[in-house]
Amino acid sequence: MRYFVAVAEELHFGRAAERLQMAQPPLSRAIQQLERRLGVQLLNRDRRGVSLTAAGKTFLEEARRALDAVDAAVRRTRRAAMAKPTLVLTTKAGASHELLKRLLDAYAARPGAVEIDVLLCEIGEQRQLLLNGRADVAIMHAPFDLMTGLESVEILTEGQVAILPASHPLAKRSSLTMAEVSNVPDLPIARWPRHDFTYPPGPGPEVRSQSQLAQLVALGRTLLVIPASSRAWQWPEHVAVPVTDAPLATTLLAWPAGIKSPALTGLIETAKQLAEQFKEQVAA
Amino acid sequence: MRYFVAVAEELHFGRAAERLQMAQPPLSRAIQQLERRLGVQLLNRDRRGVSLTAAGKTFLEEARRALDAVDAAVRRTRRAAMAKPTLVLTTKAGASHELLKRLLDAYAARPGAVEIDVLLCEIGEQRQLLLNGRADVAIMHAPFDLMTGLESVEILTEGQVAILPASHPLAKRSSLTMAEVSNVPDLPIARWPRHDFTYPPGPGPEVRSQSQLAQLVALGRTLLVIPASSRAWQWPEHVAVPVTDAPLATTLLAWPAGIKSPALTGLIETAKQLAEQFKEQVAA
DNA sequence: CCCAGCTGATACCGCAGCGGTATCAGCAGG
DNA sequence: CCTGCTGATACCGCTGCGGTATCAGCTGGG
Repeated sequence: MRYFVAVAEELHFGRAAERLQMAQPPLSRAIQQLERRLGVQLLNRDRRGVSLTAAGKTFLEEARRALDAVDAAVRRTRRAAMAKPTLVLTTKAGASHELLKRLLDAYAARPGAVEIDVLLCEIGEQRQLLLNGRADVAIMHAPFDLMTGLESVEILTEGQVAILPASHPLAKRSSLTMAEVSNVPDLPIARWPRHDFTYPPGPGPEVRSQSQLAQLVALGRTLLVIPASSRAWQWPEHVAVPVTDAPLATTLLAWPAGIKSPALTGLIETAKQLAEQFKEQVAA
Repeated sequence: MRYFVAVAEELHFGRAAERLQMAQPPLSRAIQQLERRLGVQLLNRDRRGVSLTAAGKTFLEEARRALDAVDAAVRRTRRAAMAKPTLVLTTKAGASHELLKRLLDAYAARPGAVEIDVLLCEIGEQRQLLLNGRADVAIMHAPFDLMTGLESVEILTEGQVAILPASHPLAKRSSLTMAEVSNVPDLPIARWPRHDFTYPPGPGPEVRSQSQLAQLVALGRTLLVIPASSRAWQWPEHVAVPVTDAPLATTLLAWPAGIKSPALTGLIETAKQLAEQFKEQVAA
């Protein structure tokens, strides 16, 4: 399966073999054998390269899932065997600083709380980290993150703010609308890489991380719209302005469906209590 | 992993080896090697048998998940390669006859509908069938079925009825309460097997299938409480009486999280339309 | 038109690793 | 103390994986 995923991603036996640190002929044979055992043609070998059949596309998805499950099994078992149980929490670097701190503090105060390692990641990586067992639990944002295969509890629902360069005229406004922040000619929305690491076309700068984005805003090159609680990482050159009609953003605590350690149950409980506190704050 | 799951389930190397159709010594070595590679002790070998460590319990769960994922990959790929695409729908034998028929008829009327194979199963098996790729989609019942790792749409929410032997005094009533149907001395609730095939203690008869249960009701040995739409399989000797304070039962169309074939999308769409129809019926 | 260069496939080889049989070692019960 | 049960160890043979060398089909350039 690992071999097939490599070939399907590279669409080239030679490069795939290189990535797998092996020679090309055994790789070719392994894939042939896989196709024979499945009784299914996965690849079209035309002159000039390789392409996936419909069944191949299915198998690529499924194989990724299965490999993740095996990885997760190994990692979770190793971690379960450690003398000191710990919980790995992953969150987008820089997002929801205040909220994360409150969650961690409240959890640490519980009797029987275990140590929590925080694993910072880039946008959109949390789901992958949960599914392959590198993390136990994540802070994510609906409706922006894909929650498929995860369970979650809501912590906080809130409006969004636009983060603008302080020098820009829009930064002086007390509120904005989506129509006003979309299509600002001198502040085009940044472009994030797709799954295959290529970028969609468009006028905005190409970015790979939050910190790049933060710097580009400070330089007056772009703007962004994020949940209000995520603006902890504002720079001095940044100004946050509420966007009144932006979709509501919900911060969630999420974990892989069906994984329930006692430590995780405690953290979920804490998150629910925190959610109650936030709701009361809003009501008051 | 297959080896470990066998040993963990049997808690006995000899029997596990037999189940795996191999000799005991290579199995012992394979497990040792697995433990060495993981760097984790999975089993306690006491004199007199084997028991799981905490890490072993984790690995058992995770290994089952991973093996399911591999199975699912193989099966789904094989089915994706078939000339005629089909959808396998699984449902508890005898449940929601009328509703199933309406769903299938409505779907078949759609343009581009594919053939749907119906795979009947026993209570609680649907989740497993979805996760290991034997089925694509299931009809399930909240809050009775475990939905972890599945996505779903609601089709119908309804009250529950008690299925009673016609000869029993309670059968003459026009409605009942949970208090009245729990603890009827001569109609004790049937007991279903646990995951390890043992039965919980109690006075009720042991059953393994809906049809056994149906017969036991007809014989005047037990009663059961089920969603109103599931009573299609009533026998002549059965009487259905509404239970006014039973929890509402929701019939759902469910599929493995993250699996989305075009055919499945069509069926989900059909289910949503059907749900609308039911809602209107209730409103009228 | 032919050849260089790219692709993936085939031929053959050597060794690692798996599963087999035979046997051992610890322990419980008669 | 011996028997019978457990899982572990010793040793062996073969399957199968990955390696190198080479082939075969197609493409594009001179």
